[in-house]
Amino acid sequence: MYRTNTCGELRLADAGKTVTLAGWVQKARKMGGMTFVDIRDRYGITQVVFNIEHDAALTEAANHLGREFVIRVTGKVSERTSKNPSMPTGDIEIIADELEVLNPSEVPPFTIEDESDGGDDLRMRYRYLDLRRNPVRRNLELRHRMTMEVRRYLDSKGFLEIETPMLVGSTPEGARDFVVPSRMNPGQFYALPQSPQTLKQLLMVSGMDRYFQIVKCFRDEDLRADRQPEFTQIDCEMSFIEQDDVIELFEGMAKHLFKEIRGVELTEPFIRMPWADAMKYYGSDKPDIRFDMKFVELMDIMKGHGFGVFDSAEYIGGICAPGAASYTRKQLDELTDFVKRPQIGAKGMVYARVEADGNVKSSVDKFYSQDVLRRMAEEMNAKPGDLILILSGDDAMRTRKQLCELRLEMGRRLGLRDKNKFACLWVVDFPMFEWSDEEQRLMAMHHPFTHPKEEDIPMLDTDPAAVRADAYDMVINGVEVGGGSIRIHNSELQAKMFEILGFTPEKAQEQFGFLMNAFKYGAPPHGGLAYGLDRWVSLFAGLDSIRDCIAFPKNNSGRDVMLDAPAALDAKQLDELNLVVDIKE
RNA sequence: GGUGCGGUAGUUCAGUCGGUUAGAAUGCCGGCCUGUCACGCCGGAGGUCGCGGGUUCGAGUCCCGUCCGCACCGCCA
Repeated sequence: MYRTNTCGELRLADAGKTVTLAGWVQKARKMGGMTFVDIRDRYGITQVVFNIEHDAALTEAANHLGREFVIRVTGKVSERTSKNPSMPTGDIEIIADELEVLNPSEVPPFTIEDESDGGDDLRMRYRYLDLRRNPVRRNLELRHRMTMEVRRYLDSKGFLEIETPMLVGSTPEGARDFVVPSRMNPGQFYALPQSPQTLKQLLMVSGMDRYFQIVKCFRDEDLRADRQPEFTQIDCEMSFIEQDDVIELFEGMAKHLFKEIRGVELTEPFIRMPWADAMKYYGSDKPDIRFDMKFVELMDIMKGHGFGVFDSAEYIGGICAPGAASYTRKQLDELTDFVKRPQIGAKGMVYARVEADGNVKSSVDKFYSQDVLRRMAEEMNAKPGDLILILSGDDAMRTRKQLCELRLEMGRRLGLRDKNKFACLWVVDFPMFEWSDEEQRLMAMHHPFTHPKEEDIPMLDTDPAAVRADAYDMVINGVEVGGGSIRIHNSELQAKMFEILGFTPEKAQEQFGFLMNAFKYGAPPHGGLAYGLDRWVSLFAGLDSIRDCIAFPKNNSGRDVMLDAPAALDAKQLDELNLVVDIKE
């Protein structure tokens, strides 16, 4: 037997046993006549003690161990004279009788400890060392437990896990595709799937009824802390269902995960917020509702009193920050600077404090009577001690987005965005289309296979921009953790959608003919959803970036700094693929 | 494509108004140490200040360019 135990499992009850452990040297502490060596594996750390009186040669050998050497130690488990209550194995130690260096190690470029001294770049370059650290390893363990629970839940609901191909055809709609040249088909390319969307719909046509897959998806777009070019979705599709069925089943899955993984019992149904309300009250399609601070529109009260900025505004809206009336001038200036940052783009900010006597003291007192200000405060449901922050602008949607950023910043400053608190909701009734300035046409907001709301279908001809979709997103703490829709299962309606999206019938046939043809052979009504696994794991782990729950992530520029990929191909390979590289200046 | 911040010892960082030999902590190496567990004590080695150019008597410090990293905007059906 290579080892009898792991480095995390021995306890006082094991005292007296002779054991063999194998692992990495965490640290050696030389005391002169004796040397303590902490040996580490995935399961924990166990202290090994070498004593010159017990075995002088062995102790000498132990004195030459370096960090991260791989060793095997045999010895007797014994109770420690001075215990270490901070470690699970802290009651015992191994009195070494044998020591074998299985592999020496160079000095690692950063310390393999919970609080490493390594920076992000270095840790990514030596990711295999970074993964030895507890915090990162724990994230991967959490990820494993979550995928196991997902499989358990979906299996219990009758879902089949079916794999779909990674080499598929490119689709122009949506994100940019990663493409793969085909050697056997010169000049032709596969694309890596942005999602298995159309394939899972075909599985519904096939009668698979309930499908899921924990699957890599690929999008060639710029990265963010919460966005990687390859990421994992829990992709699901069901037949013979309505929107409520899908929402109920996957809300159940969310609750299952909360219970099994976080030990949180969510009993109430999740709020279902129409997209229009989310935009009106939070300025976002993924509102963080851990705290209230809803927008209140103030056009009627604040417009037309001689304050030029407001008088010319198309939107005036405020939020009420509870208990923040004590904010100093400096803090208010910081907030003003915050909203004026180029990424946010507000011109300025108006504030008003509600004082103890109910008087309202604002930055625009000279334009407004106390009466108007009090009415404003009342409209906002502001209490003495509260701070009101108001933004205005000539583009209502843009101003709401600015106010959204301000709201989130205030929530952060007031400590209302607790990582251990979870607020879940569904955002429903998304618009079917949104206008693209770049393309000068309507684009599908979700995707072109989304079913319009039944009652809005007549408007497809008259006012397509007003048509709502049977589409839904799950949002937790302001993070979009998943989304889906009821799909079109009728080839005529699907053809109409392509028409509205500006596809010629020929183009639609060329790109999506396979799907519309399939729909001619008895497609069941169907719909589904995809959860973003990386986001779920980082939410549960309290991470700021999804990178730390991915074993080998890409950096900000989409590079794998450990593998040094992507990289150029050599001439022979290019030739075989019939490719010529022509880099533009 | 754009904006902001950063790049100095193996590592994490400090470095004042442009001025003497570029520092600290940690890690590393050597020595001492028999109950440590952030061991302790003594000593030592370790620098292309990302790279290129410019201003200046003089640049880690100022300017321009460039590369790299991070965050964000655009983008992400």
